[in-house]
Amino acid sequence: MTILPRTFYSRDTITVAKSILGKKLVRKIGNKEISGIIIETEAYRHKDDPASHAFRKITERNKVMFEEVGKSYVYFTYGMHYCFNVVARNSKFDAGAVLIRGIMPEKGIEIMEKNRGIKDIKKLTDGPAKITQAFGISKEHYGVDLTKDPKLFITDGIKHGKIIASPRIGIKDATDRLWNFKISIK
DNA sequence: CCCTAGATTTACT
DNA sequence: GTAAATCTAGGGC
Repeated sequence: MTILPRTFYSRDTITVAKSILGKKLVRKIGNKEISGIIIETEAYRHKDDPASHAFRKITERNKVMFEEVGKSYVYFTYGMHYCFNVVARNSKFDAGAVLIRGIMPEKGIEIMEKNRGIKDIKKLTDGPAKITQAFGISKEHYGVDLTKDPKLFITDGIKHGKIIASPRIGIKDATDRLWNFKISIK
């Protein structure tokens, strides 16, 4: 297995959102490992993207979107949930991130079931806030470098077929952009 | 299957 | 004050 290098993330946010499909997210907790294949993502960019947290200006919450690519952007929303993103952009933009929206569990399924409090594998990691729960990701992982951190990183994964593009979920602006990407796993 | 309400931090039309 | 890159439980069909 190979950890994705910084250069992987220094391309256009849309390109990275598509390229990261089929890759593997790995989380180590003590001597246990949780991992899964990324099967759905969304791209959020900068000045050209009214739906992005970074659209208006830099704030305490979104500042990592302006920092080095390959870091994690974890944000808290709806008063209850964390969502996990990877900072990615090319030199044309000052900010950008890819939201990890769907994962197919591989290892550590028992731990995920415990973290989520349910047994239904289909509902384990089929939403952004479900992933952070299952993987034990929260505020303490804000700004973590995913190319270097021993407990949270992304490696190369599997081959897959065609990518399905759709409007992004849960936003009201810029719904004409097909910046939600997913692959189907049999 | 579908729909609705409620959980309650953060940022600002 | 209120809307937000969400999820769950509970009720109806």
